[in-house]
Amino acid sequence: MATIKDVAERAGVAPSTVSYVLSGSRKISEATRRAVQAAIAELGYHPRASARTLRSARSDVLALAVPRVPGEYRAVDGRFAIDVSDAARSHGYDLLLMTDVDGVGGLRRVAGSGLADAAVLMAVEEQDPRIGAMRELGFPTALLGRGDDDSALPWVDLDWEAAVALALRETAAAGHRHIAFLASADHEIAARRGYAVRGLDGARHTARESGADIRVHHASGDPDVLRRRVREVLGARPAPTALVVQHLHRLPHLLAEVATAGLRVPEDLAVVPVGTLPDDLGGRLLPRIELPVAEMSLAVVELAVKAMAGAPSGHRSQNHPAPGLPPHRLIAPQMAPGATITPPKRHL
Amino acid sequence: MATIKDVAERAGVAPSTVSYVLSGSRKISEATRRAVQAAIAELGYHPRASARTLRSARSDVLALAVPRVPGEYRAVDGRFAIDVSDAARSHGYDLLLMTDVDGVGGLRRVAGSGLADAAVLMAVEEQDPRIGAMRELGFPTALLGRGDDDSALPWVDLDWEAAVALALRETAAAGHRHIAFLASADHEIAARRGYAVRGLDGARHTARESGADIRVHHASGDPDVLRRRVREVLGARPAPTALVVQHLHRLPHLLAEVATAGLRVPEDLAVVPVGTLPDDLGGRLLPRIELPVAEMSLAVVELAVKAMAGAPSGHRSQNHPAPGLPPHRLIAPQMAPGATITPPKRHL
DNA sequence: CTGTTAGCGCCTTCAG
DNA sequence: CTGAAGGCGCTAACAG
Repeated sequence: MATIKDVAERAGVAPSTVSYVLSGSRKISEATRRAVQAAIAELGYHPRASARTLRSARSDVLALAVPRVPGEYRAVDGRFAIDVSDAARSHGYDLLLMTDVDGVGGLRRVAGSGLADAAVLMAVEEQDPRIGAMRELGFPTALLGRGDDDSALPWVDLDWEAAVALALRETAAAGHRHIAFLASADHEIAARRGYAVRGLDGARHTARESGADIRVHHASGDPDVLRRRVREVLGARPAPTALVVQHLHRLPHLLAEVATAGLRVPEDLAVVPVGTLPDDLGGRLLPRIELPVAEMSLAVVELAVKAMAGAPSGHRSQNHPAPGLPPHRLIAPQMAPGATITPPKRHL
Repeated sequence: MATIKDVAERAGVAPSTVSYVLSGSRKISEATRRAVQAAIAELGYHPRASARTLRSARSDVLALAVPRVPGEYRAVDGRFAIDVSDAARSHGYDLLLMTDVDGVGGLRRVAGSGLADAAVLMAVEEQDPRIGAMRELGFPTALLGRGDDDSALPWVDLDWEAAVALALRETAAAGHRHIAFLASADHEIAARRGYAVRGLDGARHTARESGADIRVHHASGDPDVLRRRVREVLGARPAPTALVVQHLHRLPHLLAEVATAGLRVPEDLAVVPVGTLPDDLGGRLLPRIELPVAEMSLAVVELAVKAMAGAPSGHRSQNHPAPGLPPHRLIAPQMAPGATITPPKRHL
């Protein structure tokens, strides 16, 4: 492994000169620069990241904490991992994936060892212990998914309230008068997850403001319970002509259940999912609101990078603990282009 | 940020003693050890990864190169990213995600800078330029997906030939006499991708050996072409009673097409996908052969770690360029438990 | 415009 | 059983 010294020798200059050629932080004569560049190329020299990091106290690495439930895998996590990595690279950072089941352990290690300069926390729950830990460490952190607003950490999220409201309004605008909304699952609502609570809020106020008959139903984590509820929803009279769905975990099962009930989509029942993964149509070109994964990833990396500015070197900034609220980015929902909501049949 | 020196001072010992307590590479008296441990806890000391790496030339980081097609996302990539991260942690390594579109650039950077000790390359294509680059660098590398066998790099893969053969045999054993096999897409076969070629081989020899009438069809990357072919397959006479599918990219679309043709699954047509993601049923509990993601991830990390043994420090081992073939792991396929293949209806 | 030097934090010989 | 010292590779302050 060639070092900066080898390069210097070969180019007949001092090591620091090589360093300056690399960093450009000093004027270097054209001749010297070329000699150095040549030596670098010939030796295949690459600066050692560890030496740079030791000296500069910056690793140029971001940690992404992926929440894990043992034995479970959520497609959205993998998707975000890739997109956040892209976003990080576009800001000059590499991405370290933290998939520990026990969320704080790995983060502590990575933060404490200086392996990463900042962290992105995915799918934050209310009262997430990782938030407190990161704040305590004074480690620059941004949240993917709105946490407790008191967390005072920067966050980015889709505006779930607006998303559900938009889906319902568009459905009503397509002419539907009897609309069912399938919210998040009981346990998510009980845990007061942000998207769950806000989605419900969006549905409730749209129900009041729109002229349509909007019925709100909770989903369930139990497949059998969910199936039963879906049957009830579909069997209600007057029958809904449209189904707006926030609980996507088993969307394909839900569609199968709809088919079993003898209903065709979208002729008999318009189905409008909210928060799908981009381009993941589950086999159908449904009118939908997609989770803006790329946009969220870019935004959260930007917030994480900015969070570093406040906490340089020892990342323990006594400076700006909270000049007001932390920065955040609430992303406005959009109907995915291409698909439109089929109006209800005139006569039942 | 506390250093080893601070700890030493607080514990009233020399810095080296602290180091020895940490590494355990020397006998330390119980009293001293406890004093040191206490100081460590009180100061919240964490060794700096960069300093360790600089000294030891080991970063304890693995790089995972995820292949990218701009603007496309394959669910399997995210899934492997998470599982490889888990596997890496279980071996004491952190995982760095490399998602550069231009595969070799990022790898060169990470290898050259010593950011990672070894690399795992996902979804290798024949003639993958990354393979040559890694070999040239002498960088310890393992492949996820069998590359060119001449690549002389360790690899792990599902035995696709056996997988397709198994799916077809089981389907025949369930009583099906007219079976259609939907292979990989034209372009994958033309590119001689390992899984595509080997899947075809498995289908061909099973077609010869089994008593059933097995027709092999290629899929297509073009949705319209694919739809047309599927219609042809389903419309052939005598009509197939079972469809074994290796081309999973649009499995939901395919199922929708089957439904459009008026065929119920599995009563009219048994569908048996090969190489699905674990627990990703696309809404159906189909009999299937899953891609053993966890097992493959564990195996590939083990191979990457072993590859390091041959190439310590400067990772340019003149030693074992190829003592025979590189180590590898060809994983035997298994039918996923729980679902059985529905026999064909007796009379058409 | 370029060279010399000290030190980032850690580990590991070597000396006591 | 413990301490002192050097160096991993790089950069930035300090000379020239």
